[in-house]
Amino acid sequence: MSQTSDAQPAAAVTEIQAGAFDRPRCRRDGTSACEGCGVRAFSVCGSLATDELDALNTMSEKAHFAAKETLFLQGDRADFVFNITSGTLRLYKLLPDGRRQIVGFLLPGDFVGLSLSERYGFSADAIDAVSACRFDRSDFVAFVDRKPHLLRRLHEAATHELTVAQDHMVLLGRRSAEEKVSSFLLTMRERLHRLGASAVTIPLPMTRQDLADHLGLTLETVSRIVSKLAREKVLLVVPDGLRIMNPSRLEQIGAS
Amino acid sequence: MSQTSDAQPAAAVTEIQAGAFDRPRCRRDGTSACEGCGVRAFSVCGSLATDELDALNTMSEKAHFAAKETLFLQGDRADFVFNITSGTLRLYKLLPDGRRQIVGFLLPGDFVGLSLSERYGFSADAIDAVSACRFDRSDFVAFVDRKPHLLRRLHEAATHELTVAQDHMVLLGRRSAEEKVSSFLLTMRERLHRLGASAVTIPLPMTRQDLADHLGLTLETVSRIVSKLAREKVLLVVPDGLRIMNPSRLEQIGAS
DNA sequence: CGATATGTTGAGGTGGATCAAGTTAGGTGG
DNA sequence: CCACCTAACTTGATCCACCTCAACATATCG
Repeated sequence: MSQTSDAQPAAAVTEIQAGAFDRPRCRRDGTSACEGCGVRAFSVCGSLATDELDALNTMSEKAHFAAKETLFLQGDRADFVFNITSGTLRLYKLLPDGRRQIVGFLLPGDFVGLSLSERYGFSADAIDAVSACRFDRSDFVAFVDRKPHLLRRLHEAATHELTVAQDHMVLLGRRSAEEKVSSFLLTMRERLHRLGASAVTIPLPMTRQDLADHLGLTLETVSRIVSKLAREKVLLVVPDGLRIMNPSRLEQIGAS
Repeated sequence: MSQTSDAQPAAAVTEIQAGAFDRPRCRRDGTSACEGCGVRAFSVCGSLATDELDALNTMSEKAHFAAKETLFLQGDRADFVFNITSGTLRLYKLLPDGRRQIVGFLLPGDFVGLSLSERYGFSADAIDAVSACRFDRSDFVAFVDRKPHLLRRLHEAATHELTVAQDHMVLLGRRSAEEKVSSFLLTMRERLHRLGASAVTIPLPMTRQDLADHLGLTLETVSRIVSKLAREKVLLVVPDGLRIMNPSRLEQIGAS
């Protein structure tokens, strides 16, 4: 683990989604707990009963990470698992020469550490300010082993991630640059929609380089495609995001 | 489901690995059961005790598929899950215009249906003759729900597949054609090695088109890269396979 | 033995990469 | 509050890795 950063002051927490995910949850002080958690409905903990939630609450600690902070590196001992409550993460793998593939972006409600294994299989950075429920991995594993219901939920989350990964393989292996960018935006829209967001303006806290490393392109190509779609009035470039002006055209290009 | 083909005559079953995986196992006739199964050590069922194995054995039926036969298509109702006992499968997704991405090749010991979900998330074809233990999905799910130990094993298999998928994203998104082919061969060697095979000659029952659709290339590019590596004495092209003549050079090109 | 699937190789084209400016937007210290 | 600095982004010019198209070779199988 690179660091654990509970010491972050409650500095301006920029949210990918305004308002909905910015309050601390899953505290151990008991005043506010998992019951009131805004992301529970989208999370693996959503399967638990009240008494189980209390037990989980006791095990959890709120962690905060500043933008660009590294949560852990591939190969680190996996001391913790996390449930993201606000902000955006990039998960990535590096080749020895520095080439990077971002295997996914995490949003509120997403879980880090599905594999429950000894070491992290990828690296993770906060893109903007991130808050998360943090659990000691061995405590969490012990808890899971007593709750088949929770294991079942973790398994469902893992197989869902596997499907998402397979869809991304199609994108990386068989789609053009314009299709990649369009398809990515539609995927983000869908994810944000599930989180209750408007899904017309897609907030993009990540850089063009991040997008490129996720889509198997260069940052210049991403920039060019975005410019082209903006020129064609399919998108409107707004600060830290894109507004979808012509959804049906975007779906026509990016549909799978 | 496209078909279920128990009616396959015991025709010449070409094995990807000679001898080791060609006898029928997991029968319901009781004479020979999961206990003697050659792939059990590599499979999700490897976690079960003898009495549990017997229960599983009762639920299973041996299924055979001829080369090029389709087991199921993406979107089909997932009536069955399978444990492969011999042969090779391709799992793939199609885009509306026919472009194909092969998300994985399955070998003996691999499990199909990890997600336990209502519908298949990809299509599956037998490449050569395939034998498998077939389970009714709802029976299998009910069994899993009574055996947290087995669920845990399925979860481990799913998260392993997720890691494999993420590694493949790196390959598809960030590696050159020569690196893709080399890395693929090293991956196959490793998998065959774990199955107890010699791992010097890599049997390749799949076509160049299959390889291309797995690696995000065209069949011509795959052919050219293989020819180039053969010309450089890194590989030797043999019927339905490749012999690795210079492993360290291959690792130098394909290492991650 | 012809027919069809599969594989190899060559010639030429192109989508996206690379290289190179120049622009914009924050962030910081004076 | 402004001047500077740096990170992020955009756009243009050129290049090249891989694709496309085409011809031919080889293998398999009714």
